[in-house]
Amino acid sequence: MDQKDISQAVIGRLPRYFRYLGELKDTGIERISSQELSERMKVTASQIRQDFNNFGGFGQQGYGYNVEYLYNEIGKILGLDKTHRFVIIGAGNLGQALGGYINFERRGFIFSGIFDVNKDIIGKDVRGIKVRSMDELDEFIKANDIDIAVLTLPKTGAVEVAERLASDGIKAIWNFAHVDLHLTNDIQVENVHLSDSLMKLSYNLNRNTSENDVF
Amino acid sequence: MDQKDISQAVIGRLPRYFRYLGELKDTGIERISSQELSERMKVTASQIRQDFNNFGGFGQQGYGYNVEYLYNEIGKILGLDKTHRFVIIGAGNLGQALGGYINFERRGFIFSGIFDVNKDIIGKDVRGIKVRSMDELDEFIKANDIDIAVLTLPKTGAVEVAERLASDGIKAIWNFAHVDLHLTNDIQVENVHLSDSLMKLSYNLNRNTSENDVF
DNA sequence: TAGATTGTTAATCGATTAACAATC
DNA sequence: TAGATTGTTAATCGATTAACAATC
Repeated sequence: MDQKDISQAVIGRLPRYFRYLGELKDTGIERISSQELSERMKVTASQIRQDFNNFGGFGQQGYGYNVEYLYNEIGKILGLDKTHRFVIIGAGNLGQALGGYINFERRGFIFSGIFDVNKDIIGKDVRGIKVRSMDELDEFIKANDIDIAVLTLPKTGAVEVAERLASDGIKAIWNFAHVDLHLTNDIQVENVHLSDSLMKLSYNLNRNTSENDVF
Repeated sequence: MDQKDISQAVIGRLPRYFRYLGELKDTGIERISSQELSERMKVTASQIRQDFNNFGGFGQQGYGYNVEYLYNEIGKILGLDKTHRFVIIGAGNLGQALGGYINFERRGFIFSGIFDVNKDIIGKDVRGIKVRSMDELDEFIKANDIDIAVLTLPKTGAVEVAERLASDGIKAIWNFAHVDLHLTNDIQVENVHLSDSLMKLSYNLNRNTSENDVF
């Protein structure tokens, strides 16, 4: 349970394993070898075995891996067996899009509140939840056992809001604002810088590199 | 101009350099040393110099780097001095959010069309552009010099659409659908798997790792 | 048991950091 | 010129791949 120091490179691959295993499971496939999985996923079998062995042995020599078992185990490692309540801060298009994305619920992420400063948006309904005023934020976080805050607001407000959230005791921030947040290490930050991603695409498009990442 | 084989790790850092340099420029700072920049960005000065030197020398010994010059050069490397026309496929919340994001235009990415299969959405206006039927897609791509397609549709349709786009001659796909696209190497694919990102956050949140990535 | 495939150690590769000579 | 700081080579570190003994 308390495996230490797994590299972020490994963690970053877990969701993709989880996705492939879920698909295999849905197709009714019961067992798979690292070799077979490596062909489907276009990674080396060696990497697959190394990755899984960071968390202890999930397989069986001579047999391979049981798909459903492995799927569940990776889900647990990712914390998907637990429930996480999140709020969205910034009810613009992106905030509303994320609030509306029902698949998060399936993984245990519960959309619990959405906030904005704009009076025209406050009171509007996003998948059954009314947009609240930012004035209610701190109290709401504390009263509703919120783990995760999703920042979908302009970068000008993001740093200040992140600090408020920190003092409200939030555990993790999913940051879509185009700014780096520097918080204490007990608050996890995951950045999604969409324009960075687009620039990367732009680079590769212009160079037309032939060696490109498979996933 | 034809620097070869720059690693994706380096490319992935360029947009962040670009952002910091843009901010420095806007604050009126004219020169910066790798040391100073490294402190602001929380990376090593050595990495900064190595990264820049992949593209030739942008600095001057004893002086450092000229902020505006470096900013412009990195912009050029990323292809931001060129214009790229893009279409969005899937006019749901996320598609509309990306269509509405005007900052892309500032970097040369021109929102040129948006498509959907849903009759209730077709004809709707997204930042001055009417949602078109998917029936018009192929002709539109060919007739309007479209470089990039943004896939914001359910994964069930994504693979098929990607293949259509490939035969229409698209150069790059920014893929938000939760599926891996396997296309020929002359088409660049950049994936933004939001749920993967959220799962990564979930892992780190549950482990509360102390060593976390700074950006 | 024999065959298959994992778990794990060892080898390789690539990326990051350190060091310093070149030079502005 | 002396000081500062790059550009670049060398050293280190970490991640990936290969190999194979363990074992189901």
